[in-house]
Amino acid sequence: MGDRQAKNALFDGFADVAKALGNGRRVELVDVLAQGERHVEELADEIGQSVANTSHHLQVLAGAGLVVTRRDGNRIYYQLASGEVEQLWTALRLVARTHLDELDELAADYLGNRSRLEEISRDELARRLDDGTLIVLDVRPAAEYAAGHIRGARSVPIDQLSDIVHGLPADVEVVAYCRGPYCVFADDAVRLLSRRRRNARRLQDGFPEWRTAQHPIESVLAS
Amino acid sequence: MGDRQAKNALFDGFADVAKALGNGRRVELVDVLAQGERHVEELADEIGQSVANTSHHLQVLAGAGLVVTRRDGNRIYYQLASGEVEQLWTALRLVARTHLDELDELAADYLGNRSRLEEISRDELARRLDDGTLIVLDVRPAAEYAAGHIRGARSVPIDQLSDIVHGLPADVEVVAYCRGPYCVFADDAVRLLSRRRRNARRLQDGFPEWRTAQHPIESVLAS
DNA sequence: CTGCTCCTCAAAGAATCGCTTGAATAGATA
DNA sequence: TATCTATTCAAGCGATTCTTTGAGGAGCAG
Repeated sequence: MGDRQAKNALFDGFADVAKALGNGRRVELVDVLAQGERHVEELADEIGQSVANTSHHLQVLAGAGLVVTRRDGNRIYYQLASGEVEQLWTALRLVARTHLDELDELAADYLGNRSRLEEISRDELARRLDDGTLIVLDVRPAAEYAAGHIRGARSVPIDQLSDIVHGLPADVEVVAYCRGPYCVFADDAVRLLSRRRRNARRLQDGFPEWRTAQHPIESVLAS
Repeated sequence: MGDRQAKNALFDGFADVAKALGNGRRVELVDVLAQGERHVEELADEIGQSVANTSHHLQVLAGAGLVVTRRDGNRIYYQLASGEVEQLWTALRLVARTHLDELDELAADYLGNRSRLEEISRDELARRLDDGTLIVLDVRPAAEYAAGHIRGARSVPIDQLSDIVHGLPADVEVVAYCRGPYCVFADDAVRLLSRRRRNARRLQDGFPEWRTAQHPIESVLAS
């Protein structure tokens, strides 16, 4: 008991989990999977990698116990192993943001200037969800909406938004949400809506954080 | 905004933090530093590595923003950058334990059989701290006791315990604590005390968790 | 069965990481 | 100023890791 070799092996075990998150593409996979289960081809598309490489990254995540699989026909669906994995991703994000000097810069490069984007807090949205005074738009890909969304939200993937803007009542406030604090879909939606003279705000963070806060959700039932 | 290259760079930034924890020796360093600040030579000794190699690992941790330094005379003291880093380590530990199949095995190899070690919860210890019905022993190295310990605890580094057992009142319960759930010092202490017919228990987890739970602590004031 | 789709596996080159060694640096001391 | 100590830097190797390519299963449809 307590010898150096066994101690090394134990802490190498912890390090193996961290290593699984030690690649940007895998972190992206975790961020996407925090929205709900997806199959390999979709995931490959999301992270801009080949299917083979994406599969390989998913094997690494599975090897560290971060994701689990389910087969449906000849599709294999991946999802996060548990809420604890989501917490780990949240903790990682928080540390990176607080302590990694370059991160603000990288985030600004990717997200652009957010200073003119208004945000609505989870609590305020939760209070006004049934008011009828606002419309909630889920601007993530349809598969993520299907896997789970804010109660009463309407699915409008970001690339379809401009087609339906004219159909939105002009006098109602619009709230857009997406994957989380480092997702651009809701930003793009608010910018587009603002250009069209709509009163639009972005929900604080994204869907996973809303779910974690125990606010009401619903999902499209599997057939 | 939102292009693939910037997105890669951003998520690579998150991955950099995870990479810093992607080595068992660095995880050990974080575990030790969660107890309080230490200098390089002590740390090298703790993780069983050369001073140069330890320094290198500390640079990696510092580069990811996980640790910060302070100079005092010609010593440089390292400490965790914040409580958020501790939370990240806790989240990592939790995921590894829940989802990595081999981890239980590795932990058993290092910790030995804990089934006969009795534990006392933080809450119970907190309630009885001023009772006078128990003695609390901090069996970590003296430097960690100095950096902070449970209020009223007595410092007895594990390798000095056998020398002082006979001085402990025979009719009082003893509680030993150390660094956390994967630390053997308190286990060894309880085993040794039990062999000497003392009524001894191990505190649930360790000092960092006690501190996080906002229970009373104190530290040896620096001169 | 055969063909098809989706996904995984295996191999290989390029890049990165980890540990060791020996030299260099910064600050303290005198 | 020179000297001492604690720490970091730099170079080099062996071992991993990442990505691409092409081949190899598993399940479904006909």
